[in-house]
Parts: sequence; structure tokens; C-alpha cells
Amino acid sequence: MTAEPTTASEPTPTAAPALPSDFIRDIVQQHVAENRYPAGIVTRFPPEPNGYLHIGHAKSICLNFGIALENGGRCHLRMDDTNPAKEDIEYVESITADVRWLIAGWADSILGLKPRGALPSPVADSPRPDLLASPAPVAANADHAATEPFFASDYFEALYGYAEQLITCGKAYVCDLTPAETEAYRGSPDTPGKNSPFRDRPVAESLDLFRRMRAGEFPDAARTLRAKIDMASPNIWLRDPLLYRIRHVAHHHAGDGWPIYPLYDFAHCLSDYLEGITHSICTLEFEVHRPLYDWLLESLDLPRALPRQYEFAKLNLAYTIVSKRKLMQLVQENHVTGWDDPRLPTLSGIRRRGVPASALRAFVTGVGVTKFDSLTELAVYENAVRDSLNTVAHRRLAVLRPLKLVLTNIAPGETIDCTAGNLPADPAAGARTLGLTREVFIETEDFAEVPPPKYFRLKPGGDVRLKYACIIKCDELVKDAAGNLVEIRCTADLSTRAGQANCDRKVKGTIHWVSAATAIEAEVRLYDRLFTKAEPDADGDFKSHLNPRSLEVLTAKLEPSLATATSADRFQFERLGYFTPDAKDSAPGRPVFNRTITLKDTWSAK
RNA sequence: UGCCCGAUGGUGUAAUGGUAGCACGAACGACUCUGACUCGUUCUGUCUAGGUUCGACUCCUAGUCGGGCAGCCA
Repeated sequence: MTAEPTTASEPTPTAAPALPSDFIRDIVQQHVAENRYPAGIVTRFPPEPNGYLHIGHAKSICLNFGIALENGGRCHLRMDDTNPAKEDIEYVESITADVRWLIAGWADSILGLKPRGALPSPVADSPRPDLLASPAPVAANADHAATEPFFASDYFEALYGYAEQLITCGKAYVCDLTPAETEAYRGSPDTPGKNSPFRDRPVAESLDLFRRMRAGEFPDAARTLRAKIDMASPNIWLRDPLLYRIRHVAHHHAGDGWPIYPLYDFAHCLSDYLEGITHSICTLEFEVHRPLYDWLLESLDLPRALPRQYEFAKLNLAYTIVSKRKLMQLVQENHVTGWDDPRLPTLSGIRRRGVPASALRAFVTGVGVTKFDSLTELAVYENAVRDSLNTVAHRRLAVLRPLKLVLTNIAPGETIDCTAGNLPADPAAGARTLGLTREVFIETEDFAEVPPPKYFRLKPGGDVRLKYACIIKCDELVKDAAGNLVEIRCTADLSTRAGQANCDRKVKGTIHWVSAATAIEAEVRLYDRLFTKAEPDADGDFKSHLNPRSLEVLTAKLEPSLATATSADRFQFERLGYFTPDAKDSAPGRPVFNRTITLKDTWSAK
């Protein structure tokens, strides 16, 4: 091959990964091009702190933070905490930690691409000028917003003011109907509702009543504040929707000063407005709320640009459920060990299982953003996890189900050093030394006394390579009185070690092993999908489809270098999968490893 | 039988009136001291019926199928 410098004078295309594209990003792009939001693009991720975040939220987080990052904008993590009865500070903390984990380091990689817009300028009347005033770099800003969440409950006072404004201009009224009456008056999807008898109550009376609601004069559910729209609207959310309800409960963030709390529809659009959100992106079930979102904002006298709502389809992943209510059941009924059980699709569980945040991001980005209610195959997720781990996880040897093997031509006490690269594809990742000894453990399934067709592993009279060591030949089986195999006796061909005369000798199979003399023991937890059906709740009975074999606990033999591993480490146990020490249960001297995912197996399935 | 939304290979997604492409998956093959990775080849698609157009995945009409909406939840 001649070294023709054909490309020397051509500009080397810096293979920048393409920015994701979808119908929402297209809209944002157009707005950027039109300079519709001169102050910049601002999005938000608004979970209610009533449960743990899950893989579905990851899609929303990546969409919202991604759009902000790509456009030099901002994304606010906002607790949508308007219903204190269901919420708890525990969830505020877990959500904050999970979001921070998911986006950590992301800005750096995405900012390597060219940001498409200018940095937003401060929003003058923002309730959080501390956050918004400093034009920090986007990367820092993104992490900061995730670390320091916004709270809808911080806006209760401002929201209350908007409510009074709505009453004053005749667009809201205090209603004394009971909950049951309210429901009855609402009608049904195909029959119009009826006007509340309190609908035309004088403004002054509604205002007085609303102030007394706030003062705590009335018991729970005695009255509500409602928007005055159209009880006959084909859209149920326009049939005089409730804006405020009376609840004499303390709030985990706002304290105990509020006997009334705003409902989602009222709080959300105005929280978006207060934070200067430009694109309020939510899932499809809120599509029918959009007219109300717009009605509320347009009914008030608001000086700044109004946010607009856009909807996309939430993520559905095969063999998993993400409903907070159902996850809660699994946790409370002890089908799993907690919200961070590695079998759960919660971000805490996924993290504990050992999945890198970058893998999750790649997965949800690859799935795309549409309005089609799809079901994503688990293989797509698994591919993203393997793909991410493959290049970074150092290789190690471990034996899950040990079978004793004696190398009869190695003397007791003798050790033969073998070098094993940490990342065979990348010598810079270094290597460690494995000591081959007379007694080793191999995987039980790597030996077959009666091998099936095309069996590459060890069999009577056959030979196989011990990874990083040498080729061995099976001479003899030792069985106990009951006929159970207790030991295999082999001869090691030491001339086939790396650098030796016959190192290039080929055999069909290569198996992993650990030295019986130096192996450490560890608990290893193997996970399988939590459910046996692709759509566990299709028949409304997800608990009957729990996989009884979703967790298998073994005592494994590991190569000694694994003794000092921490939960920040990720390994590939060769031929077995990717593993990480469990962040909760692993301790020095008592290691516990989680299997993040198996390696792809194109043989045993046949 | 109200209103809103959607429909492209097995799965997910692109093509924005002009060559139906990508990824996952599957099959086969090459390579291999991981039956992994990598590489190569192959496989399968525009819901139906009309219409507009030189030309339709794209626009229009009707239908079919699927999803969402009747919490003082979000």
C-alpha cells in the first residue's frame, strides 16, 4: 500500500456527533431563528415530589436540559409541589440527587458542540433573581439549577395575587358546591355540564370569600375557587376548572401558613411564566389541558412573553412499569428492597445497578421524541448500556459457580505470573498480574462431561485455553461416592503462555478462571427482568407477572485485585457481564457485586 | 358513541411535495486468548379507500385501529 497523502490538504472533518433532532427541537430552532425569545430559551423539568424518578423521567430530563444546553439556554428543575398531602422532603432530596447524577458532566460533552443561541439574560421580576441574575456558563448553570431546585410553593404568594386578579376581572369565582356536586355539575365527555349556582356571585363576594378561605375560616373542601369559562365546552378542562382548594395541612417546603393550595392547572402555567420559561414541555396526557394553560395566562395582565406548552409521548419500556403508584406498591409490599432496588427502573435503582448516566442519556436520546405512543424493546436499552460500558469497564476474571480444577504438572505452592490487560483494546489502561497455581476454579458450565454439539469449552480429553494463561488438557475426572463431579485434573501446556514458544497455538475455546490460592469470595447478585411479560400491566394485574427469578444471589470467587473495588468502579467480568460493587451493601472485606448486565450471548440461546 | 392526539420493517425513529434512510433486532459469514467487541452480507416497511399533483410517507376527505380526557392528583 502506498502512502498517498490524499487527505493531507483537506480539512479533517471534526466528527462532531450530530445534535439530536425532533419535532420539538425543530420548533425551538425556528423560534431561535426568528429571535422570538430574545432573552433566550428556558425550559423546565417539573416533577412532583411524591415518588422517585424513573427511566421515563430520564427522557424528559434529557429533552428539557438538552434543549437548553444545545441553545445556550437554561433548564430549571422545579418541584411541582402544590399537593402537600402526597409529597415529602425525602422525594425532594432523591429527585435532586437523581437529576444531578443524570446530567453531571453532560454539559461538557454537549458544549463541545456549537451552542446555537445566546445566553439568556436575567428575568427582571423573577422570584429567584439569585439564580437568574448571574450569567454563569451554561454548564455550571445547568448543574446549579439541578442542585438547587426551584419550588412552585415558593410562588404561593404570587399565585394568590394572580387569583385575586382573576376574581377581580370577573374570570374566577368562589364556588360552594360539595365535591360530589361539583362532579355531577361537570357532566361527562358527551354531555355538557351545568352552571354552578355560585357562578354569578358578585365579584366583591367572591373576593371576600377567597380572602377568608386564605385566612382559614372554612373547613377542608367547603369551597373552591373556579375559573369562569364554559360548562358546556367539549373540553372537560374548560368546564369551570378548580383553581384552589381548601386543605388544612402543613407544606413540606412552604410551612404551615397556607390553608389553601392551588391546583396544577393554575400553578403550572404561572410558575412557568414567573420563571421565564419559554417552552413548557410535558407529556401527551396534558394535551387537553393546553387550552386552559393558555386561557389562564391570557386572562391575566402579564407583561412578559408567555410560555407555550408542547407535548410528547412518554417512554414505554418493555418488561417494566413506571407508574409511581405501582412502583410504590412494589416497594411497600416488599416485592423489592426499596426505591433503589437494582431491578427497578427508578434512576436510583438504575444507578445502583451500575448503569452509567451517559448510557441512560444515550438510550433516551436514541429513542427519540414523537407523539406516537410506542413500546421500546428492552434490547435497545441493553445495547446502550453495553455499548457505554464496553469501552470503559476494566476486564477482570471471576467465577460465579466454581468447579475445582487441578493442574497436575504445577507443583503445590508454585505460582506462574500471567499478565492481563485491563482493557485489551487500550494498552494505556494498564495491566495486572494473575498468578496461575496448581488449583484453580473454573465456571461449572465451562465443563461438560457429555458435551452438546459445537461445544467449545472443556470436555474429557479436550483442551481449552485459560484466559491470559495457557492451554490445558483434561485428563481425568474425580467424582465422589454419589457420582458427583468434585474435581477435574488437567495438564497445563506452559509453552502456550504469552511470549512462549507455542503461544500462538489455537484452540477453539478460551475460558476464565481464578486461582484457588488467592481468590477472594464475594456475594454476587444477578438480576433478570422484574416482570415476565413485555407489558406487565396490560391486563391490570402487573403483580401476577413478577418474575420469581429476578434476583439470584451467589457466592463467587474473584481475582484478588477486586478486593479494593468501590461502587464508583465498573468492571467486565470476562464472559459474564458488567459488574459493580453495590453502593449500599458492599463493604471492605465483605464485597457485594451487582451484575449490571450480561454480555450478549449468541450461543447459549440456541 | 363528545373532544383532542396519533399511525413508516419485528421494535424505535428519519425523510417537512422529488432516490423510503438510520439504529436496535434477527440470520449468515469474517476475525477473535471474551461464543463479547469489531467488520461484512442479508432480511422485513409508508393502516385502508378515494382525491389533489408531473410526482404523495408528506396535502385533502372518509374510514379503520390505537392512545388521552369526566381528582378538590400531577
